[in-house]
Parts: sequence; C-alpha cells; structure tokens
Amino acid sequence: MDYDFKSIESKWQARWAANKTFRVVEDPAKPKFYVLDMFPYPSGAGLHVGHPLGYIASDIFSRYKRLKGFNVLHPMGYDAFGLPAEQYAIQTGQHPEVTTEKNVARYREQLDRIGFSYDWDREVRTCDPAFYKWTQWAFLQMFDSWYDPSLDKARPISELVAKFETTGYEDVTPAQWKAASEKEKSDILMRYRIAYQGETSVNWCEGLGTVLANDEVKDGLSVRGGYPVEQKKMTQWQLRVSAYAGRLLDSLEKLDWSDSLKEMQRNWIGRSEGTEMVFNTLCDGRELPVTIFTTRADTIFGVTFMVLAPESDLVEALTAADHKAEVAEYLKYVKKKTERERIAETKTVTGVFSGSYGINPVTGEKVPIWISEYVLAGYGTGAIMAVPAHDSRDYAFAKKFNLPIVPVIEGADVSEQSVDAKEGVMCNSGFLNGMSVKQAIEAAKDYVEAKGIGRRKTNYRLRDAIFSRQRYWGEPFPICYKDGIPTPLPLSALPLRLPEIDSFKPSPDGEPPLARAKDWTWDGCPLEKSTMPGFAGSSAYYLRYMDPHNDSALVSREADEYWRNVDLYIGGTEHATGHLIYSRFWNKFLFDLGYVCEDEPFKKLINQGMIQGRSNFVYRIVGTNKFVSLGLKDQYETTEIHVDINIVRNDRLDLEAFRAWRPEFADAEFVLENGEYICGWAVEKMSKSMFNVVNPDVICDTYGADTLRLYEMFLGPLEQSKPWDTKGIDGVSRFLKKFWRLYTDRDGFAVTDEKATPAELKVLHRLIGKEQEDIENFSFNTTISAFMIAVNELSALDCRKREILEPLCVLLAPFAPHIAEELWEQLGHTESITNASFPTFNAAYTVEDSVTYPVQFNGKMRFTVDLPKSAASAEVEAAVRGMEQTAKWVGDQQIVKVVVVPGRIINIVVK
RNA sequence: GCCCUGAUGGCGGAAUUGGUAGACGCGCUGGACUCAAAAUCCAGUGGCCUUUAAAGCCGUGCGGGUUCGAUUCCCGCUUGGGGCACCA
Repeated sequence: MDYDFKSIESKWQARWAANKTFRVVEDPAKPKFYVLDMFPYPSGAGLHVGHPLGYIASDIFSRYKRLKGFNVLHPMGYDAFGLPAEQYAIQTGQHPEVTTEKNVARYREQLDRIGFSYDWDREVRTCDPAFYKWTQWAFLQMFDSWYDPSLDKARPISELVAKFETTGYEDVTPAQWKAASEKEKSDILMRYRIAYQGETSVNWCEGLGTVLANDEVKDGLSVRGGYPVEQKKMTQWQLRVSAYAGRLLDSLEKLDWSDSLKEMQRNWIGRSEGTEMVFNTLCDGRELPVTIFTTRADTIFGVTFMVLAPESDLVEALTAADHKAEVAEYLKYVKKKTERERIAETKTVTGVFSGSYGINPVTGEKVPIWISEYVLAGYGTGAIMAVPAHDSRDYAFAKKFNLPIVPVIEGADVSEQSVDAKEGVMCNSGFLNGMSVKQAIEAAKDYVEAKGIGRRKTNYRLRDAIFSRQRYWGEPFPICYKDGIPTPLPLSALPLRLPEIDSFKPSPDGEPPLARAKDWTWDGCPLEKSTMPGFAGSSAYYLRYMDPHNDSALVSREADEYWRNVDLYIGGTEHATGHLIYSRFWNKFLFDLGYVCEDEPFKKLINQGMIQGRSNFVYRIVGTNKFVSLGLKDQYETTEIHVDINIVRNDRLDLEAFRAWRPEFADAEFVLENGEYICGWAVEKMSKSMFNVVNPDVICDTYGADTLRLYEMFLGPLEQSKPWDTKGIDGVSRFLKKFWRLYTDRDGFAVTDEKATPAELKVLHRLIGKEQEDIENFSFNTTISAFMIAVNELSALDCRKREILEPLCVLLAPFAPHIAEELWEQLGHTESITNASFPTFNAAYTVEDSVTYPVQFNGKMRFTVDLPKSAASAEVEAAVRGMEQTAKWVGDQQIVKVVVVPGRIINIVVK
C-alpha cells in the first residue's frame, strides 16, 4: 500500500476544518500556552517558501504542547491595513477592501494547504470595524490619560485636572487654570496626554503624501516604496512612547528574547545618564539662561564654545542683531537639505556664529555660541556645551572654524584628533584635578547639583511615535473638532467607520483623502482627516485573539486572566524597533490602567531566519546568442544572466526548456562540457526578478505538505538564515515513505500486537528523550535527524509492533500531522491524534549495563586497558580515549576506573 | 566608527558544551533489481602519502596561549550577515 500523500492530506485538512479540531476554549483545569505568529500583511504576491518557516515552527511547537497536556491558543489573522493596497487603489480605483479581501483569501488557501493547527474561529483582521473599534478605543484611552512621573505610570487625565484645580502642577497654578479658556485648557492638557496633538519635526514623504515614523524610514528613504523623505514641522497626533522609555528598557531584562534583539531595542531606546546644566547667555546685552545636556560634566573646564541646533527655539533669541543675515542664510541652507543629503554629508562640517556668548557656570568664562546642524533639536535640549578636546564632533567643528581646543586630561594629545575615551587623570580642571575621569564625572555632577547650576538627568533617544498618516486605508481617529478643540467621540460612537470616497488620492488642496468624504463630521463638527498608522492595529492584536468576539471589551477580564500573555512569539527581526516597541508600550499602557494583567506582552520571542533563494545563472558570450557552460566561461567574455530555476535541475540546464523560456533564446546555441550545460549559482534574496522563487503550493503538489514541513525544519537551525535548495527535499520525502512502510506492507496496514524487544524499546525511548529535549530548545532539525535514524533502525529490526509504532506515530504528529493522523486512525483510534498524549520517556530503556575495567596510563597520552577474557578488547580500547577532567596525572602507571558503555565513552575516574 | 552574530567536507548542517570532528540529509562514485528508465535497496565518500591494504600525517577562517586533550575556553586578527550611526 503506497503512501498517497495527496488523498491523506486533503482528507485530514477537510476533517480538521469540519470538526473544528483546533478550536480552543478557556479551561481552568488545564495549563494554558499561547503560541503566536506575527500575523502577515496579505500582499498580492502570495506566499513563497520562506514565509511559512516561522509558522511551521510555531505549529510544531503548538502541536507538541497540546500532546503535553497544555491548552494551546494558536491563532492567526491579518495585518490588513497598509500602503500597498492603497497604492494599488490609487492606480486602479479598486477599493482597498476588495484587494485586501482577495489577498486574504489567497493567503488562507495557501496556509490551509500546509496543515496548520490554527483556531480559525479566532481570526482577526485589523481592517475589520469590529476589530478597529478597539484600536480606536485604546486611542481614546490614551487621549484620556497622562503619565504621572511620581507613580511612574499612566493615570486618567481627570486626576491631572484635579491637580490643576487644587494645588497646581508644574508651571500651571490653580488661578491660571481657572482663568484659562477651553482652548487654553485643551492646549495645556495636550502637553500631558499619552495620545496628544503637537507640532513636531516629522519625516514627510512627498512620494507617498504622508508622514512616516522613524522605523518606516531607512537611509532617508521610505521603507515602503523607497521615496525620499524630508524633515518638516507639522502638527500631528503622537503617542507619548518616550514616557515609557525607562520601563521599556528595564523590563527587557526579564524577557526571554535573543541578545541581539534586546540589544537592538536598547540602542533604539538609547538611555544616557548625564547632567543638565544652565549656562547664562548674553545676546546684545540681554541675558537668557540656556539649559544644555552633557554626559561629560567632568570636561566642563574644557568648554570653548556652545552650539545650538538650527531648529532650536533658542536660535531666534540668541542671534545678535549684527549676525541676523548670516544666521538666516544658514537656516535657509539647512532647511532645504533633505534628510538623505544630511546623512550623505555627515562628514562635512557646517555652522554659523550667532553673535552671542554663553557664561560657563563653573569657570565664569565667556564662550561664543554657534549654530550647527550637527546638534539635533530633538535630543536633550537642542543645545550643547562643546569640548573639542574630548569629543570628536566638537573637535571637527573647532578645527573648521578655528576655535580653541583645551585638553583637560593629562597627556591627551589633541593635535590630530580628540581624545574621547573616558580614561585618564584630569588636569586644567580646578577642583577636579588629579581625579580619574570616572571619579570626575561623579564629582562634577555632585558639584553642579550642590551649586544649583544643574541636575542629573537621564535622556533617551526614543522619540514619541507619530501617529497620524495622511492616508485612507487606516483606522479613522475618533476625534472631532468642536470650535477647533480636539474632542473625543463618545465610546458609543465606536467603531467610527471609514467613509466611502470616490478617489483615494489626496484632496486637490493637499489634504488627506478623507477630506473627499461627504459629510465627514460628527454632531456638526468636522472629524479628523488623517488616519492611524500601520502599527496601530498590530499593537494589541494578540490581546484580541484571547476574546475575539467580545463586543463590550477589548478582552474580558476572565479571558485575559486565563491567557495572560504570549508564551512564545515567532516572527522576523525586521519588527525589532517598530512593532515590538509599540506593542510593549501599548501593553504597558493598558496594564497601567488595569485593563490587562501582565505588563509585558511577549515572554519568549524567536526570530526565524530568512530563507534565501538559490539563483541559477547562464553565461552569454558577449555579442552572440551563444551560452557557455560554467566550467568554460573563463575562456570567453560573458555576461551573467539569471535563469529560471524551474528549468534547471541539479545545476544542469534543460536546453529545450531554455529555448522555450523566452523568445530571444529560441535559437540559443550552447558550449557544453561533457555534453551538459552547467549553470552557475548564488544565494540571494528570494524574489521574482531573480527567477528563484519557490512556491509552497508547488512543493505541496509534488511532495506533500508533511514533506514541506519537515524539509523546512530540516534545512537548519530556525534562527539562522539559510538557502532553499529543492533538491535536498528528496531525503525527507524518502523518510516519510519509509515511515509509512513501517506500518504497512504491500497489502495494507500491518501492525502486530507482539511484545517489543529491549532493542526496539531502546530505539523508541532514545527518540522520545531526544525529541522532548530538542523541541524545548527549538532544535527541530536535529529531532528530524534522530527520527531518520530511529526509523532506519526499526526498519532494520523489521519492527511492526504496536507497542513501538503507536507512540512513534504520536512523536511524528507535530512535524507531519497528516500522515500521523492517517496511521493513527489505521491503528484503531477514532479521535484525532491531537488529543493523544506525548509518550512518557523512560531512561531505563536507553541505558546499557555498565562494566568497570582497570586502565593504565602509559605516559604517551594513550591508554591501555586490562580486560577480562570475556570482553571484546578492541572495542573497549577503542572506546577509552577520554579521561576524567579533574584527574591529575602524576607518573605514568596510574590506575583509573573506567566506566564503559559500548560504543560510547562515558567517564573515567581516578580510583 | 559603535553594537550584536556567524565562519566546520562539493552543499545544508551535527557534535552530550573540554573528550573518537564531520551525525543526519543532499550530491557524487560503484553495485543489485530492470529490455530500459523511474522508484527502491546495498556499499563507498574530508585531504595527503600508498598499486592496494594496513599504518601514518594534516585538517573546524588566520596567528598565538591555557590543557594530558580545544570546533568548544582566553588574547590578537581576517571575513560574511544584521542593526545603529552626528543622540553631546
């Protein structure tokens, strides 16, 4: 009876769907386990073989955990708002919803063929109003909250209002608050709300007609589309992510994430401990205190000038009358540069003197104030004290503009470059002289605080997230403008649905597409016209899966307390500084307000590696239509041409198929070696343009889903990037056929009820132990190797015993669920193998009797062994190559005790 | 420039974390079964020396070190991949 994967796989996929085999409900009697994949954006191109890698891994783990008795939540959905569908809509006029729907259907079809154990009853789509109701709800919660630094958590804004009314808070007194107009009160509160509207320098992308978040921009170009991005001051909705910077950083500690990912987040958050110091300044005789931020308070005696960011609000006040013209010109120059040019020209030093001076608060010295683009307005205070001797950027600036350079560390040679290292002994520094740099940093901080000229300050590089997008295909803001004041809609108004519009382009006067909607108002007031960014919907989707149909809460308390947070999250590393930061922020916010019970969303996170394509090349002799085989190409001048991998097998080109591939190759001629055309190859990104895309559907057709699943895992460690090479798939395909043959013979199913032998039990239990250990460590490739060995051994033993084959079937089920289900049914089970139990490991079956032999050390780092006559001496001697580590070898005739397990060195202990 | 990560046969990758390097799979070579092919099965397969075999030597990016013993630990490099980059 042959292994007919096609009928088996379609049979079981249909049955799983019909029986809702993977439906999961909260069950307090069982321990929970939440396994989550990063949900995909359903793009038009469909899945290639690299996409399901993480899904397969999480599916194996889910199925394994179920066998281990856990109640496993393993959902899937779609991150369905986004730019590609909208761009497509602009070009074709087709509604993004239609495109999205079509792509989702295609994704679902492809996913279903691979046999995933998702509970599809819990599917979510971010573009579904029933879903984005809760995205909008969360936004309103953030609008209605502020970050209380004394409690270090978010609190209702009403508490802040109460403070204003009674005791005052920061620079607002009760009298001022009471006197303030509605508009003024709104403006004051905007400075505190978690979701707030404010003017900020944004990444404006003309090509897309919208602003972008920092993680949506790379090298001055938009990540989607690759259009240039410029800096622009605009009023935008923002999320006060920066308030959470400290907590986001500190709780990284307790997460089970890879070091590299945590490090990326640490860098992105960028904590730096320093000092804020006030320099008094003089400009045309006026005095103005200016606060600067430095991490090197110890170098205060080396300050020779100050620098302001061109965008800083201080520039105007600190530009002397006789320098207005130069400064204005410089500002104009800076403004017209795009972000991209600024990055490209990071080596060129520019700047202008403001005509004003600062007073060093420690030395009383007067230093010039400059304006330069190397100081950023958005970080610290937008103003710095410059110490050219010990900061390379200040040094470059001082050299360019001939400013003095004063070293304050003994022996520092600053004739060629600055000495940035935080080591050495201070000099030229008054009370700091003689201290090490590390001591001096602390001493200077203490001094500054004691004298009241500054204070310790921790700065973060993490900026608030810009939350407005001038696009159509996103969540509308539940905000209207009552007399120009941003006013939240009542919760009963949610979801605020996207309006129908006739074109998806920006409006003719440059407003977002929503401006085209008829009657986009609420209660007579105009509604907000921008929409939320892509990360809005993906920030809390994992919570929604816990309780996806709840219409009265994002997630009920019961569901949240049962599922708590994600135990295992699998996805790509490209979300390190976007989604994974925003989600953590979002979750902490909901935690502060008591809506969820865990303050971190994802306990363990694994980044699956990329599967790269393996491209093939042919070599065309320049100026001809002749192609030369790889080994002979050096004899000609050739151009390398990508060739479709579907017409190449084992790097041998199918000549006929090549001629048929494209009209221009129809009369191609070949220079062959040994009668064959050998193609060159390279590992590259899998993409259509390189003709190296492998479609999982094709693999499912030719080899089956179980083979695909096994092969993707067998390829190598999950977290590593590795090339796909279809020819290796035959190995796992053969394995499954052999596995099938263990249970069947020519006539059909053939399993006996005989008692298993110790040898057979040993094979089984070694595998159980190995699989258990490997799966917990996400080392799926080694499990599969162990499986291959076990199956080969059982074949050799001709073992057809139920006592062995039944547990063996369960062991395979997480990896190759279809074949396992089929055989499980053949074994007489009526329930799905999903409900079986993982076999119990019994180490006793795997251990051999150990024998003790005396051994002598002969002085040549080699051992001879005295053996009883009964022992197979060659075997034992071959086995004894190791030595117990702690043994100290003195002399050359020492007797040791050797414990030998045949074929394996176990241990050698000094007697 | 800074921070993470890797580097092992023709290829993907193993190695109980200091103890027989190259498991498992692909590919390749030879053989069996076939009229033939496919499928399947068996054997071999790191390099060098050798007619063969035995034995030996060399081998985990490079150079040192620790150790009876290093792919594994330490120091110094080379190099692939990823991230950050005027963050004071």
